[in-house]
Amino acid sequence: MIERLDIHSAGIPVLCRACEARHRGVCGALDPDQLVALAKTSSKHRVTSGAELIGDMEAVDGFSNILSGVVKLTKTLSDGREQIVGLQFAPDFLGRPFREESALTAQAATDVSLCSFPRATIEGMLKRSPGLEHRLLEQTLRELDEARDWMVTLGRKTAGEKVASFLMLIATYIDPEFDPRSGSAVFDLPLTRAEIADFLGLTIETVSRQLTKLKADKVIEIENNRRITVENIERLRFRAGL
Amino acid sequence: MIERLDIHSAGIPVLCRACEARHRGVCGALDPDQLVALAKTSSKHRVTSGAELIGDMEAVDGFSNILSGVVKLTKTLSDGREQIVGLQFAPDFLGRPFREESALTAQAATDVSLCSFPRATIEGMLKRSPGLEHRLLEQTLRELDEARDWMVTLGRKTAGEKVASFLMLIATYIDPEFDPRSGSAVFDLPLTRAEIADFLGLTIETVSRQLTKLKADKVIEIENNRRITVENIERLRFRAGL
DNA sequence: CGCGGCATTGATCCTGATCAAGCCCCGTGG
DNA sequence: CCACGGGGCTTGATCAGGATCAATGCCGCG
Repeated sequence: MIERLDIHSAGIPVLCRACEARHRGVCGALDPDQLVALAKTSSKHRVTSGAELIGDMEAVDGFSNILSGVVKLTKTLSDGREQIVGLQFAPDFLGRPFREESALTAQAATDVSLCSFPRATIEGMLKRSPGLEHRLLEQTLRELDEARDWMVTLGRKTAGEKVASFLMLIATYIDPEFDPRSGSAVFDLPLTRAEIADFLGLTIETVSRQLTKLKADKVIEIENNRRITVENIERLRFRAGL
Repeated sequence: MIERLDIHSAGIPVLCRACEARHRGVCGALDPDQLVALAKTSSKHRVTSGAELIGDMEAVDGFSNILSGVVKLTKTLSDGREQIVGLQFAPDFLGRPFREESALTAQAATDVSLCSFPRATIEGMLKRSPGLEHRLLEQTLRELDEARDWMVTLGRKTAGEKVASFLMLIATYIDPEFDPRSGSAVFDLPLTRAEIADFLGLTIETVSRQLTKLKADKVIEIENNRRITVENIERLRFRAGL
């Protein structure tokens, strides 16, 4: 394949060619010139599970696109109680323009690869490129919807429904070939039991019990504590409280 | 006062002159010409407590600025369990561009006055005026922060902390002369006990018991079931789990 | 006066938290 | 090869915070 003849790649930085963020993510709002400018100051890198991306220790300053992996956003009460307030998957945009992050920590839940840019680059582009801001608004609206859905789960669902809801959520984001009508899904949990508990407002023991109950009821299978198989997604959805 | 000489009002529609949304709300992003265009198709009106603004019954199509009053956003599970996922106060913007509202209902919690525009007007202006979209992004980011704060409350706080957190929230939004350092606040609850329960993921009885406990502990006073006086805000903040 | 909508209060129940072993899987070092 | 240890997970026993069920109180209003 001769790159210079490929109209779709014309003028697009090598760094960005295969990047999902260019299609579904915020970079989709940029024209080739802007991509080139952005690519000059951007860098790909990987971090391992547990690394802190935003928070007290600013491991990664500025902003990033998530290229792969799962990032968890947590809030901590002064006495140590924790709540995960969001999960981000590729190609989500990570970082908050126009505002110092509130008391929020972003941590890699799995190994994660990122494409990062300095704060100034993005903020400059936001000013000049309304399309970029529009994408950001769309992502923010989506996150707001997700946060509100989760508020219902936290406030009004039982432990069993919470765990089932969590599995539904992961299935839709993670299963490589998830097809809602296929009726089944297989995926690896990106979180430990303790993290799931922090996401659901439960304890580790309750999460464990509910998972074994789902297994006992043949709604899911569990391999190696991590790999989940859902035979019939509809049964799981039902257990999630619809 | 001779209006035409007032430079700040020059060319500004009468409808908008005194409107708070023009300062702190989304309309602040518009220049006088745009305000005029918007005012042509906008209309002020009031609705009474309980009216449904967005949802199955679209009482108000399009978008609105809240001029006064409190609007609650609720989600309902298929079996009837309800969760309030947000409260909106003047001069918040109400309505969701670029997307059919998810399964979300907006209802007047108190009597509310609104300034409404048809959907097409706003969407057109959003396309042409990046400043407007920027304001919208800012409000959305703020709502996202609030939603995430509330997730911590729902997932990790005790009933007592939840009720105290709710009072803190209302105090900061409602008390006409709330000053964080004054140390005290007086306000009317905009929600019934049942609504507070739906906001906090509790039952009506638990809300009632926690309120009487706060009263017994001299953290608050209650008049007429509605009017709350907080002598010492710091003590309340402490009860909210910091 | 009596009714209906909210709110408080009390008694009891039950879901999920807490406390406490013990297991499984793996990596490490003897 | 096995012993050891530790992290993550499961399982069991008990406890307790809120839910649920039920009665009663408080007002405003027709």
